[in-house]
Amino acid sequence: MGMTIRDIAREAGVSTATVSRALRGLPNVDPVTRAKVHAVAERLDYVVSPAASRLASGRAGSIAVITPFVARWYFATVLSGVERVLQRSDLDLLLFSVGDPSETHRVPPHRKLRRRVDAFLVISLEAASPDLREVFELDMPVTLIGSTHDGVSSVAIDDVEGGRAATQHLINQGHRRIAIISGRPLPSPFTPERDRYRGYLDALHAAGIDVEPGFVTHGYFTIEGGEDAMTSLLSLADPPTAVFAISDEMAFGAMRALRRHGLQAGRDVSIVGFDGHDMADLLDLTTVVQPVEELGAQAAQALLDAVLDAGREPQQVQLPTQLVVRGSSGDPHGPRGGGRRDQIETRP
Amino acid sequence: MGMTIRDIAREAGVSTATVSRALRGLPNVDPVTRAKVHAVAERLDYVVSPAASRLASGRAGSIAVITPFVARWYFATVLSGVERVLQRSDLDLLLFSVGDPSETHRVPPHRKLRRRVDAFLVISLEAASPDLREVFELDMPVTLIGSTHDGVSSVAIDDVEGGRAATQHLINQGHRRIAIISGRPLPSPFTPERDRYRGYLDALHAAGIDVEPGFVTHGYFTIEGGEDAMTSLLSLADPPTAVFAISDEMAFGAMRALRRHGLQAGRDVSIVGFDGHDMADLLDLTTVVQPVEELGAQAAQALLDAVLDAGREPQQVQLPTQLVVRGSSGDPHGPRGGGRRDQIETRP
DNA sequence: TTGTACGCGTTATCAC
DNA sequence: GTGATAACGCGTACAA
Repeated sequence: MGMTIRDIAREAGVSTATVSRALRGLPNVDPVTRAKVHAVAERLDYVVSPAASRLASGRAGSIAVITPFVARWYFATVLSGVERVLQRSDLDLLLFSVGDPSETHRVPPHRKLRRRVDAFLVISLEAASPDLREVFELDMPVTLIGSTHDGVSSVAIDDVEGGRAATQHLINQGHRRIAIISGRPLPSPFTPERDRYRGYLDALHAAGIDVEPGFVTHGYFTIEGGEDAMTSLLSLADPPTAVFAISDEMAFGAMRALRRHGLQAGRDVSIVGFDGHDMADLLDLTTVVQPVEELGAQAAQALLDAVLDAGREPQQVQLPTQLVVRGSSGDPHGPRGGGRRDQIETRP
Repeated sequence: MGMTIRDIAREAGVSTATVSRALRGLPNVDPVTRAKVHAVAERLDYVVSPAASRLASGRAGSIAVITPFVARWYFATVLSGVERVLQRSDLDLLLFSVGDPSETHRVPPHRKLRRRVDAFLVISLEAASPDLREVFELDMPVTLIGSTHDGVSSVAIDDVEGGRAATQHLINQGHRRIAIISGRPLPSPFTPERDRYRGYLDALHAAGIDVEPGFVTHGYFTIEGGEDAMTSLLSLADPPTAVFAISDEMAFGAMRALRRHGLQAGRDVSIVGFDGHDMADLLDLTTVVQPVEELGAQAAQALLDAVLDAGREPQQVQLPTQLVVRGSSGDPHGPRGGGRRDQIETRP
């Protein structure tokens, strides 16, 4: 209680400077001295005051995680990976949601976080957004998760390849009328949706299939949005026989739309999702699995490195994805749930 | 950049003390002076150094959220509510996962968070756990979410009533052979699972139904656990006709077990879950919905009040739950998803 | 390897 | 209502 570094110094018979050095593991300390200091600190249950330490050192001692959502599966899972890594560091994890961009009265991240953090971890935000521009201008280490931007570190997947693999799988199943449920109306500056869409186009072109404009729909990454998109596809004069939803949640919505029309995914219309959501297995959804928690973990590690190693070059890491085939894309009479997994690994 | 309160003071022609008072909205400041200070601070884009402020004031300026999981639906949703409220305060949200208790090498929360936070928000942890005991001993404001403990503030639901409502619904449907999938083998010190189980017992007793020991199973709150529990129930000589799973995720697992046996929830076996998980609607699961995000929001607000108002009495808030009836508990041919909702509101 | 002493930027306590 | 100024507890040259 109310203990300071001086109490430890006195008790250990050394100076405060030595205590500081010993406790932080700096090199120039006699092992014996270090042990004694540690023993005293332990015995008195001493912990340094982060405020004083930060003030004196000039470091904030924490990193901010900026995310548009905290409760959605993808974001929560990324956050989980980040937390796991940061837990073992001595940096605090400050959670900062930028929430609904339409919300007024909100303080922009750069204003609220200035002088407060040492680095930023940004989950799935468009690097072009005004808020992020100002974060970049703080010129502190930044690592993007799930999206990329020139000159900025990032940990992401190969979205083009993922979109291509999903679409190619449907083509392999014999489909030629393949729709897509993307995020927002294109063109979007948001790399994942743009890239998955490009993968879709690439696969169709390679197979000599013309893209039908009415087959390009948008579900805004929500279950309801996916449901609406599927509903509108079903109302077409000549509906698609297969649908690639660029997120699992939209695929879930699409499956619900099918059920509402008395149809069944895999039998009447094939569905492929994207993410590897926990519930995909349960709903028997074929999907492009990405290592979501690992994205968060590696990004956190990269950021830790950048904080220690100021001036290191930005790294753009890409993690592999994997197509996991389930009942929603044909073969509805085969083994169910967790059954066959014709895994197609995409390149790292 | 590198700007201090002195720069603002000089530029505004006042003392640093006045700048400090003006910027923090303290009462004894002339409105004109305050306006001038604010204008200067705004113009120079000045933000106070939290480290210096915290050192001088003795306040940590942040609250810790302690949670066993960050990616699971319930926890992520609670966290979302917490974040929403804290965003508008000037306290930082420090995320701290206590993760797998079996994990070694982990620093206990009270050690890592001492002198670092002003208060604790604890999501669904047993107040009896050793880690929490030590947090209590720090004697700072603590608010429990989803569980209760004597003498500690909490925001939770009436779990007994929720369990009773779920079971009563199955009884009303004509079932008499009703099993339960609880969390861990009883007796558990964890209030929610203990109370939901008690509600189950209460409903059965009130209906004059004897509890069959073999019908009390455990799914450890996971999908797989729920699946295993259901599988073992199905292997009974005389299986139940209805099952109450005390979490939606275990109910999902139970539904999968049914499918694997060629059975269907709502037609062959009735299932009722607990939580109001996003996917419950999609999977047509009858469930006891609890206001999860609101739990987090109200707990955060209560904690903010406690931080400002030291010495206020602990409050135990209870939020209402609602039974939402869907296809998994009979009437499988009625309207699907979002269809009829025989809502039974339980007492706040 | 260790000690001394200054400074980090703000808040709070006094006077005025 | 406002201004000096002494803490707040630690990191870090610099000296020894």
